Amino acid sequence: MATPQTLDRTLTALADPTRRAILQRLSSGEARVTEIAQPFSMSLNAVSKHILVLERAKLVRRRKVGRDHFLSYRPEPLTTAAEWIVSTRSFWASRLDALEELLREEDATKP
Amino acid sequence: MATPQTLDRTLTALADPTRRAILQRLSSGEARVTEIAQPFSMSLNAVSKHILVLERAKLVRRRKVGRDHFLSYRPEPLTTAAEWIVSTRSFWASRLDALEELLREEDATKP
DNA sequence: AATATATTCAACCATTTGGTTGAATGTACA
DNA sequence: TGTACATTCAACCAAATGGTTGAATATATT
Repeated sequence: MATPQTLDRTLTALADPTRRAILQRLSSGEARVTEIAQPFSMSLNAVSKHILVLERAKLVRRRKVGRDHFLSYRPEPLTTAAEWIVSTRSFWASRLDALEELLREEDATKP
Repeated sequence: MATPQTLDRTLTALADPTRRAILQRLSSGEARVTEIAQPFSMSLNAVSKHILVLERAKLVRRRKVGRDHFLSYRPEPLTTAAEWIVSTRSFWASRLDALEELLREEDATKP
């Protein structure tokens, strides 16, 4: 439904390099909190907080197995964000072709 | 080139409802600062600051004519943002079709 | 039972953010 | 020239953000 709140949460979550890195890590598969935190030069707690932000934005889902929390990437909200971009493009028409082409290219190289 | 900094500025700029509203306003054509500020229930100064954020993100361009500053929408950075989304999708493949279709629909209804 | 591991909760702190008001700057106009 | 208008600059403020450390909770292992 793309409520402004949803869009807010999505874009706010994406507007941080640490959180984008976490998403990129998760885009290649599930991981536990500690595993996600490992490459970062900040405390585990800090990463835990970032994960909460991503979870609130529904970009990440948590599956608890015993003491381990497995996080996975949920890309659905990105579609909402894309919808906003499209709805705002207007005289952006010329750029649209480029985006469509880009999407198609990616589709070809990553089957 | 999609430096992380560029992406940061773009997404940070988009992560505020006032700024998204300003962009939407501008997507239907140029406007002066006062015109842009008029519908908002905040001070002109506050809106002026938001415009600066959008300008820093290169989502808005300023053309000065006498005492008037005309702002226009520059959608290029959105392409960078879209690139990031695409590069992170990975097992998002199924959603991609939906996005492509969406783009095509929009293209049909808004010639 | 005792200990180690995985994670969050809570309190705290510095910086950023989004807003305010009042003054300054530059341009248009009578 | 004087005055109105368009905009930014500067100082300030409250709340949010992104980080820290230390304690709490829950599960696993010995």
